[in-house]
Amino acid sequence: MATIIDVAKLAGVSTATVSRVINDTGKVRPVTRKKVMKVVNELNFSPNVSAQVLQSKQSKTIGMVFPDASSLYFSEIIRGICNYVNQFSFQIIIGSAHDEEEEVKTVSRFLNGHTVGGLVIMAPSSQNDDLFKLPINHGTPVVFISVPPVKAGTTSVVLDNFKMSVEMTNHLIRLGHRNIGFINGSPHNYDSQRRYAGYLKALQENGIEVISDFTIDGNFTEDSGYKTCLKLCELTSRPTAIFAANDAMAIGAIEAVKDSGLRVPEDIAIVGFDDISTSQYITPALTTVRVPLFNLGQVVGKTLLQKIDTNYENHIAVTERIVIPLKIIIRESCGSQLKR
Amino acid sequence: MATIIDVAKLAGVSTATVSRVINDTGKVRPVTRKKVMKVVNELNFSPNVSAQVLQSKQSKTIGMVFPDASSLYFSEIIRGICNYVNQFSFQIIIGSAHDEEEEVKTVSRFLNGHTVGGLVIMAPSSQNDDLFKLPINHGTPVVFISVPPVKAGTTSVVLDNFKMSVEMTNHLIRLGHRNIGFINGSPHNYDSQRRYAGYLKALQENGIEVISDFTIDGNFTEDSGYKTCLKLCELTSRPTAIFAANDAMAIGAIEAVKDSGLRVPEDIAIVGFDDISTSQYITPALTTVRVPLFNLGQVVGKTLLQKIDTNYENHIAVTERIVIPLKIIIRESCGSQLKR
DNA sequence: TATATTAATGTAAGCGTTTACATTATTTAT
DNA sequence: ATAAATAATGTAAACGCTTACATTAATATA
Repeated sequence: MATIIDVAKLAGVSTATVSRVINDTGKVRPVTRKKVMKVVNELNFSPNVSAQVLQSKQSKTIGMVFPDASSLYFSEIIRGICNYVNQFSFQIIIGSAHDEEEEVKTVSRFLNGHTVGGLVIMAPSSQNDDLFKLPINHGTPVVFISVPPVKAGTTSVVLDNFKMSVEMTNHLIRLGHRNIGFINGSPHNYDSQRRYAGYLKALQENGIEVISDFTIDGNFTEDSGYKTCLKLCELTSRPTAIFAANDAMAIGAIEAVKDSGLRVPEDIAIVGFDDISTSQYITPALTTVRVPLFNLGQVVGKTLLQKIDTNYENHIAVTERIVIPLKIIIRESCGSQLKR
Repeated sequence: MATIIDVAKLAGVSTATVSRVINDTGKVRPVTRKKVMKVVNELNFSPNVSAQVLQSKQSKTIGMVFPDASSLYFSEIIRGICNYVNQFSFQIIIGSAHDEEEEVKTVSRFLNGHTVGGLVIMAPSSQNDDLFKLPINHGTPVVFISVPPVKAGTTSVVLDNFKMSVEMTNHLIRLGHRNIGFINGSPHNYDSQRRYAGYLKALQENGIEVISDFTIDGNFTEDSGYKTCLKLCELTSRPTAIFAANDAMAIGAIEAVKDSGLRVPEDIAIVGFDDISTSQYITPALTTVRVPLFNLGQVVGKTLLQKIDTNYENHIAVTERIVIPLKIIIRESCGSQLKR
């Protein structure tokens, strides 16, 4: 494999000049540039990335760490990030983690190894402060996905969960529902918390009393949606509508309602959140909130690259919070069409 | 950030000894090891990966390159690979590509940059020989996913498409169908080709004449399944069953049959391939072949790591072909239950 | 106890770049 | 034509690590 020295020799210049040519830094006469490029092509040379990173301390790799649980969303988000950062010849390196502890470990491995020039951390349920402190102390640019607003120096991209949840609940209320159940995701999950908060807010705004029996904790899986919904159905005075914090649980809930001998949406309306691909095919088709994951990824990529760039110049840490707008998708499971 | 020199100084040993301790290579007295580890922990030291790779020429990163089109499958496969290789502290770096040309570029970037110790290439439709030659010439271990059997030195992991396709077609035939349509994926796609070959084989074995009008090319998207199926439905003597090369097209096909005023499976039975998550929820639930993507990823990871390992010792290139077994999932869309 | 053997540690070169600084070539001003 | 200013190129150190080889310490052998 050819090195920069080989190129320099063959082109009759110094390695410095070759470096200047391939990186387009510093002045070099057009004729020299041409001479060098010729040899570069002849030898099919491309620089050893490790050597570059070691010397320049600037890596064009961005680390993406996310919990195993997010695997459903992860593919599209990654595609979005890739799509954006590839334009600037940045690469993505993946660190998946089973739990929080592992997530922190992965982050510090990336950091200490000096492998990454930036970090994307998805940790919607993280309780661990280290996750936030580590990269910030280290001075590595990082953008978080779906985390609570935190101390200065943190940049995050989040979904407009609260607002859409209010709207969705209002939609249900407008349809005449007053007894609305809510199936929560994991208790510590930030997305889930905001969605719940929105539900509560809408009830309150409409002067509807919150019935504690109507809120029940799931864990984002279809199965948990099924089980919790079964309980809701068995209540002596059961809700006439159920809002699940994500589509997977909503789908489980639909099955549960059916298995309880009731109909969706006639007896119980069901709505979800995410708009996963299955939602449009299930019977009845699920009313839900579309989350543009690919787009989210692009925004994350763009934001991170900006941080990396400004980082080169001034190390001022700016707190930024970018909110991704979402869209309600009305289908059949909410019973809209019945009422019209 | 602490370097190995800092550790060495503080521990009162040479960098060589520190290196031996952290890499567990060479002999070092237990007391020295303890002394060194203490400092390592105190300083929260971990080695600079770039420096390690530069010096040792052995990277613990594996490059994964795949076409944009595979994004549906990619997430689970990656998870599987990660799951396996993480055990050995290997990482994954992603290179997605819009087209073949870009895929080749990505591969050579990985190769030339010396960033990766191994490569996973998913190129089910690739016509480009470079994709195969490049890494092999470069001497970098590589495993391919879903590629035709090729020249010596290639290791590949493939699905048992042919066999399952024969079985699925036989299932349809056993159900009494003699006029079976086939919706193909992209013409150059290897998975698709094998699935088609299996279909043909089953027809032939059962002495059923192949009607050319019954085979039609889609491109793996739901939309293409819809459109092609519409054509099949309009045929004067239309098939009584349709085998789609993947589930997305099968789902499109189901919609098309419904929109043609026909019933699935009564008028036309439909089966697919992949078992994507939607398949069980669509009405009627789709009969299909389950493809264990996570498991596929694990096998790929294991195979690659083996290649990397043996590579250190002997550079003998072995041709290997690993076939992942699949399983037929009978649901409603094939009409099994009708006949019983 | 002296010597041979083996184990543990240290020394320093080198991996392939980038870049501050030094040098040389070219252009501009006088 | 000469000096001053500027542009282009070169030199060599440094980035943080691994490892062949040299050296020293510990142990076994006679």
